[in-house]
Amino acid sequence: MSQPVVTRFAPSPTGYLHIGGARTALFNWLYARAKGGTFLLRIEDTDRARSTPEATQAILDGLAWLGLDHDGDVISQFDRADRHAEVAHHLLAQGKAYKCFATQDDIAAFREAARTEGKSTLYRSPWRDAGPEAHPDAPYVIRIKAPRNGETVIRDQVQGDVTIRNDQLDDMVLLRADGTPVYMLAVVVDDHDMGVTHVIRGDDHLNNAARQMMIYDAMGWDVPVWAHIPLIHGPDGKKLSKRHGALGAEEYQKMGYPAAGMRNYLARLGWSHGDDEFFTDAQAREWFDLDGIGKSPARFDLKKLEHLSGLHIAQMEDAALQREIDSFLAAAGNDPIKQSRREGLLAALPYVKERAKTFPELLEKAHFILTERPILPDEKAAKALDTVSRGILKQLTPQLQTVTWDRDSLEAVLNDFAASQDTKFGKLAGPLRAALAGRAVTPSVFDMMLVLGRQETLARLEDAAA
RNA sequence: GUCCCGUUCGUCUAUCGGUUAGGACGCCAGGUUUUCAACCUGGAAAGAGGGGUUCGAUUCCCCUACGGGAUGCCA
Repeated sequence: MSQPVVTRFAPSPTGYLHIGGARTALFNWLYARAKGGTFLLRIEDTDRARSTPEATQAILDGLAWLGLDHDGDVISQFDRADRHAEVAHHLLAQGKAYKCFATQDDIAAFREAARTEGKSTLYRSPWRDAGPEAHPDAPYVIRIKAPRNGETVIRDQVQGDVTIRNDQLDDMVLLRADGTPVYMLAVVVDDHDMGVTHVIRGDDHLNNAARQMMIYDAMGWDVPVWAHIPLIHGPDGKKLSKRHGALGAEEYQKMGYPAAGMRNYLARLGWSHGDDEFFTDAQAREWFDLDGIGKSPARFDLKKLEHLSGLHIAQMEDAALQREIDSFLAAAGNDPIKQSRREGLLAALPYVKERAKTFPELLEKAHFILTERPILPDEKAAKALDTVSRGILKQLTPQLQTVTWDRDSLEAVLNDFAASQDTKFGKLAGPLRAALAGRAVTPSVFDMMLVLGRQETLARLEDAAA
């Protein structure tokens, strides 16, 4: 109980950080950080055909974007193959594993027959009890001697106690004929060697836990705490796949969702803390625990992600927000914000950030600030002139209509605006003041100026700013 | 085929035997409104089905249905 928590995220490098994997990583990270523990990262790259440095980098990038920092070095499972083999041979020497000379054809034929007869397809190797004297000079795999009686209880923090009869377990392969370790062996050895105390992973591994426990038992190792979390499904309830749209975490980055919003949404998906929907990282770390995780798969809902993202953008500190916008632009492969516009954007952020759900939307709303000067009237602006209500002119107090649009009159108007804080116009004082300084203007102010002063207004403001 | 897991509004969920079954997203209506958005108010919307246990079940047990997973010399 007092043992420090060690969690880990162990993705296989398949090209990108899967959104489901991102959530698994988040849970492990959250738990470790919540408990003052350690969060390790291991790349399961034993499948050489599918593992590439690029894919590993993509995972690292995805985690970095989400701010899920790991402790210690990244561990390559492939690099530990010798250690895995060592354990397999140790088990062999202990008589807890055995050499099996059955060929894959033999096994395939057996399974085929078993299936047609409607019998169990679990393979029972005839070599389990054969002595060394019976061993042919042929390639073999090392299989573990699975218990055939009794049952294995997986004490899972999410799923509860799951009991599986041992006769449902087969003598799984530990080491392939070519001497390479099999995944099931590698995870157990790695988790043990890394000192992992809590295994938080997708519930597609729930059954595997029973198999892996055989190895823990055979080696006399302590079994970690299990927490098998439900997978994320697509909007249609089916397993998340390509046809549901974006699968990789980096795609969400490119769509312009803030990392904090993504973390919030992903955490909330399948985990809850009462009625709390919108929370900060600090709160998540404080609240997160395994018992808040639900047992049923959750569907991915973009609308809710957007909503949460909007809330996070709105409450983000301006400088930090601008930094994240910069990295968003870089990730999306867009042009960076022009140096001459950066200061203006920063000044505008307080006014536009409350109205955007994503970065592209925010940038769109800040278009007036970001666009190069001088601003040429375009079709869109012309159209705005036509559609804007004429009533606004009457509403905008008499003094507005007498404004000569020099700096002093504008100041006077602004002061009036500022005085009427309870009106919509009062709220515009800030942005207008920024506009006067040639910096921040919100789209609505932009529109308003078009109405009030037509093109000339802009020109004069430009002059005033210059 | 065998084994394991799951099932509360459309979606994410709260509830840990007794509630008018709560919240959030989305949706609809109204308000505010120069556009969009934001915001405010209100509304529709749920315990898969069937048996038990119990004074009382969304909650505990069983069956069925549906969904998911495992059953590899993939990870």
